[in-house]
Amino acid sequence: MRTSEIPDFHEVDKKRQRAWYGDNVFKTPAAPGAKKFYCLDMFPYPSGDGLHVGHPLGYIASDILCRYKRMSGFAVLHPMGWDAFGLPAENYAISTGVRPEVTTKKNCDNFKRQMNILGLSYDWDREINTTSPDYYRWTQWIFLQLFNKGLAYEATVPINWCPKCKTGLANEEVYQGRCERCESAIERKKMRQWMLKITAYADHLLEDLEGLDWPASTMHMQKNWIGRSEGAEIKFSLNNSEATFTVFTTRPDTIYGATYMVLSPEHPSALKITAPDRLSAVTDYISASAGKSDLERTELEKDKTGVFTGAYAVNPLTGGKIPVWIADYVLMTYGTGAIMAVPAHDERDWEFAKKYNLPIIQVVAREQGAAPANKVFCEDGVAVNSELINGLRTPEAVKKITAWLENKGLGRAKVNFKLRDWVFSRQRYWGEPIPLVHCEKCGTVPVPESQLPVRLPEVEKFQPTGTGESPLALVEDWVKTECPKCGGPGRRETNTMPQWAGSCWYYLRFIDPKNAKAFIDPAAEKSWMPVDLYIGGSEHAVLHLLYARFWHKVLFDLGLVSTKEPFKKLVHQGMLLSYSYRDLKGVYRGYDELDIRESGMAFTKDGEEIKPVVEKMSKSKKNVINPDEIVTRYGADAFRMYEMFMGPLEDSKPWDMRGIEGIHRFLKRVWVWAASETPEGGDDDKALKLLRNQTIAKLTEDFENLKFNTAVSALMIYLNKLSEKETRAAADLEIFLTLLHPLAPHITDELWEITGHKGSLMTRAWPQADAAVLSARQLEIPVQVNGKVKAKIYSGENTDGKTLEKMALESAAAHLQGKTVVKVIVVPDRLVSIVVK
RNA sequence: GGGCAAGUGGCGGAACUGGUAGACGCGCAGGUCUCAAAAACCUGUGAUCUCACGGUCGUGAGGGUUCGAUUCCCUCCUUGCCCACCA
Repeated sequence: MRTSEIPDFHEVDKKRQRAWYGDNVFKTPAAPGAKKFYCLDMFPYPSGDGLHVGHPLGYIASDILCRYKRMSGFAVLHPMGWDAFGLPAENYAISTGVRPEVTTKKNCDNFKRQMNILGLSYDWDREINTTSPDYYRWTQWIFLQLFNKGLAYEATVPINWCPKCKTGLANEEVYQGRCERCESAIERKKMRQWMLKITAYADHLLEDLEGLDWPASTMHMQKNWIGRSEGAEIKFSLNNSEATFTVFTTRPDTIYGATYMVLSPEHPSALKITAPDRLSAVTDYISASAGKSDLERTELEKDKTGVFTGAYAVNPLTGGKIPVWIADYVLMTYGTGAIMAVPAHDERDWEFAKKYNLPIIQVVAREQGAAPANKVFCEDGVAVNSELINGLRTPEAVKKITAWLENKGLGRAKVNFKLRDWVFSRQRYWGEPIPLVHCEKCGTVPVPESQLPVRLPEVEKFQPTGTGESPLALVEDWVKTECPKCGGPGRRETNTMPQWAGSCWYYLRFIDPKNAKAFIDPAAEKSWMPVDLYIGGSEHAVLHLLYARFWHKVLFDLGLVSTKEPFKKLVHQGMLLSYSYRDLKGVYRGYDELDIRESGMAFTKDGEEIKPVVEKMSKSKKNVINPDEIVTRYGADAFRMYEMFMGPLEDSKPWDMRGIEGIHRFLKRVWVWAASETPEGGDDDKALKLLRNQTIAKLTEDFENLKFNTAVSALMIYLNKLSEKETRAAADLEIFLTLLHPLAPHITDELWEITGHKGSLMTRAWPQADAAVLSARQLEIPVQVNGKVKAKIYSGENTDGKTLEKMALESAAAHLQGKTVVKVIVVPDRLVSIVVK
């Protein structure tokens, strides 16, 4: 049957999807060989709300690229799975009693359905789920590798505690002093925790960023988070006791300007060094700051407080007495928890010194002999008032002082990092159990590999205990076990792993998802790694992307993976925004409660007029667009293409219903053009032949660079030209449908069949542009006179400059009358610029 | 406060390495078809002056380099994101 009558595109979708998924045409080739392409989407947490139109943006982009790569002869690995441990399912269980695995299953099925109606070409044979015991068995196994290497340790330290989620959090999960998830103010709580020694990899994590094809901003964020800084540790003694303490500074050259010292309130020596008559003041200050949350401490940022201890340190260079203070602007978690304060050359110290009337001594000048500064000067300069280093530029001064201190045994060069060890345990139910047993005799003993996985027990109560213990602690018959070492009584570790654990290595499991003997087969790992392209949101810039790199490097050092880095190229898709409406009372109104006009203005039932605001899509703003409805109405291809046509993949941009209408119109025109009975045309139209080859070249380039918006527009230009003609060349039909296929796979496959072809276009080779046709084109070269285009000349490619100049002068002759040509600039193949007087 | 990114028609956006600014789409206007409407198709569409030919202005603002600047440099403004006492 051949008809140009336009079908219901959603019905076409269903028909093509039955064929694809039925035959599993997306199955990953067994042995990838040299031309492999591992394209990974960040796997989602399957929430109960399902996908909104913003989620698939990255999935569509990667899908287009995978289809294009398959057509270009690559073996493609394009998998999908579920990062399904986490709080929402557990909180849902607390309020309803429905077990998390039940909700998780339901949500995964819904996500998968929503992905499949878009025609995403995942190899579902490789689907994984982090909550499946077959999967988390190996998450636990990798944890044990870290444990055995000494990279996992127990510590009782003050951690970030979220009072609402009732669990400890990693530093990376705290956003501006608040819980990243629920926005509660974070409290400090001293608890026994499992920690991972990510700091042991600080250097590698920093250095290896260099070789990656990642967005610069993401690399910056990781660099800042790791926060390497070079300086020195300097030991100070006190004038009234034997005690000493050490400070860290990046500017040892300013030591002559150190007019006071500060210890953090948590510093272990704080009370020890305090003079008896200052004890009560100091004690009060310490307990006051202990009661403050981090949020309170930072909110009072500008107003620094502190208390004098009555003790004096000795400046090792001058022998001078320096008062020692306690102040909470010095953090115990960085450096040594103590500083030498140099108010003349540090803004914070300057502020503090002004407030407490402490002396300010300038020891660095911008230039030799510059007038004394009356404000803080933090840049490099020349040392002054500093006997040993006077006249030296800052870098030399730093070196000399450090060497002098080292010589005397009073200090050493030191590199410090902002990165802290990873608080890895959570006091919650729905996570991987940490596979360890506590035994009175043997201490902490790893669960033997043969006994993995340590399964999550079924419980009645999911409610966090709030005591700092996980709900698992209440499951006495699960907790009670045998010590794997001595056989005596043991108790299981009841903390669980954080949400990030499963995603630290999932990209490896996709390569060998069903392996029951190992987390991955080494040969398979070698053949697919690294991930060639990783697409996902930028919100993971310092969470998942740092944690996964850390685990990967540990596995690399253990000889278990072959690459230093897991993700070669990284791209962040932008956020989809949409129009939201808020009435005079500030209440968000949904689209169904409003009368929305063409202009975008809306009216409530009471006649109140509301202007739209472009905002992030969210349920609370009632501006969520559901992809299911769009797909039912316009078909998956229009949806896919519109999302790509909206703008650059990385940009945030607003969803506009009128935009998708335009794409729908385009696809209908494609249908009419391809499906109509049109006389077969010859292939002698030179202009068309050129355009055809230009389009091939453009699409190839754009796909390689993930510039899908301009790829779509190139196809529109091609179709506009094709539609003008009374005839249709076979070459155009085939090439147009082939080029369009990655973007609109359903309609193109259907048209392929209707026009008498067999099989899916996906199995067809990607076309090659004919270089001879491209270079044989006539160029239109503008001729400028004093910067304005006055004429055009036409020539073939690579015409020599002299000829072009001559042609240009002739063509612009009318504009040169009575003037003197001062200069002629010829840019071959581009333009000729004539300067006249 | 610091760092990064970005500001182009009524709107989303395009523009190679400094070389015809506004591709493509939306919207809008006019037209064809229709009893009418929708759909579809055709034409036009940065501002401004001009009957017209054509000219002038124009990529957040102001300067600079250049034959030529959305693109490079300086100053400033605005927006977004990230970090936020890291010594």
